[in-house]
Amino acid sequence: MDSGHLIFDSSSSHHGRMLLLGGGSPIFQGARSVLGMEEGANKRRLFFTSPDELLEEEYYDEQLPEKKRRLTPEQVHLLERSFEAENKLEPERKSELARKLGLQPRQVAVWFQNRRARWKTKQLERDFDRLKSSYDSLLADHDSLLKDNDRLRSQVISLTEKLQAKDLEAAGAASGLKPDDQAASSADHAALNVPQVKAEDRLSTGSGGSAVVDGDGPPHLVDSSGESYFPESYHCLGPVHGGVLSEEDDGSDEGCSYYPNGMFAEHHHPDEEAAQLGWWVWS
DNA sequence: AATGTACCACCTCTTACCTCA
DNA sequence: GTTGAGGTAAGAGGTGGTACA
Repeated sequence: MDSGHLIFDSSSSHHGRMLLLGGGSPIFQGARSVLGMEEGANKRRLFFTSPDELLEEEYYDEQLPEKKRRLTPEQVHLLERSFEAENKLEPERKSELARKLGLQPRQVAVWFQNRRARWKTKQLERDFDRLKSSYDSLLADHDSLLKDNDRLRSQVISLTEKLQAKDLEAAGAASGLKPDDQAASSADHAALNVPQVKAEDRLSTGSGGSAVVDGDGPPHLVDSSGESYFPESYHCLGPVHGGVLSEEDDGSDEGCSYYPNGMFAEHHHPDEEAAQLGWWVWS
């Protein structure tokens, strides 16, 4: 595989320049590139100076072939329509478009290239906005869950204290001890190293596998065996293949969402939210 | 079958210049 | 008149695919 083909440009040889022509490079016609921008700083490129000029057919006929021009609204309109139908350009379609528009096939190819780049930029912006709103929504959910967790936690503590007080009361009544003795009994209990049942343990006892959210630190789910559902840390690994922004992973367009309807096939995960979250991988 | 070469299409980044506020 | 931001046509250099010797 080569990376472009060296062709000596005799017209600019005094600059010691070599034209590096890839497959889609400017047509070499033994003269200064028709579409090139190598005219030199002393040569002004002609652009339209008024909207009327854009529509003047004569304008084009009068221009020297090497002048770069803006495309007319009509040309752009047809190119846009063609782009909407199919963003890739087969050689036949390129030639046909070039013929219809009175452009060089290379110009049509360049226009499509630039158009794809512009579309991709816009799509990246759209994807970013979508991911950001998804993130904001998840963040709000997370905050809300933390608040719920705090509220439930204090409820559990309060109820447990009440329960313990009742237990003591019942135990005291059964043994005929006076309330003062009950405190001493409780202290004895501690001295004998009898395990006190924690509120959380009461709550989870017999609930095999029920998850308890630990309010400290990052979201951390714990099952009955004490194993965390989520590991200590998680980090972004970048785009997941087949995900929303995965085009760059293999250099192909597969799995990308840059392009609309068919030619810009969107390959969304059945669960789009999950697919978006694919950016964030717990490991 | 494996390899090198030529060619092509495409991509990203950059440049030069226009347009307009 | 000047200036800076944004848009756009095209160049530059790179990659991957394909055909062919």
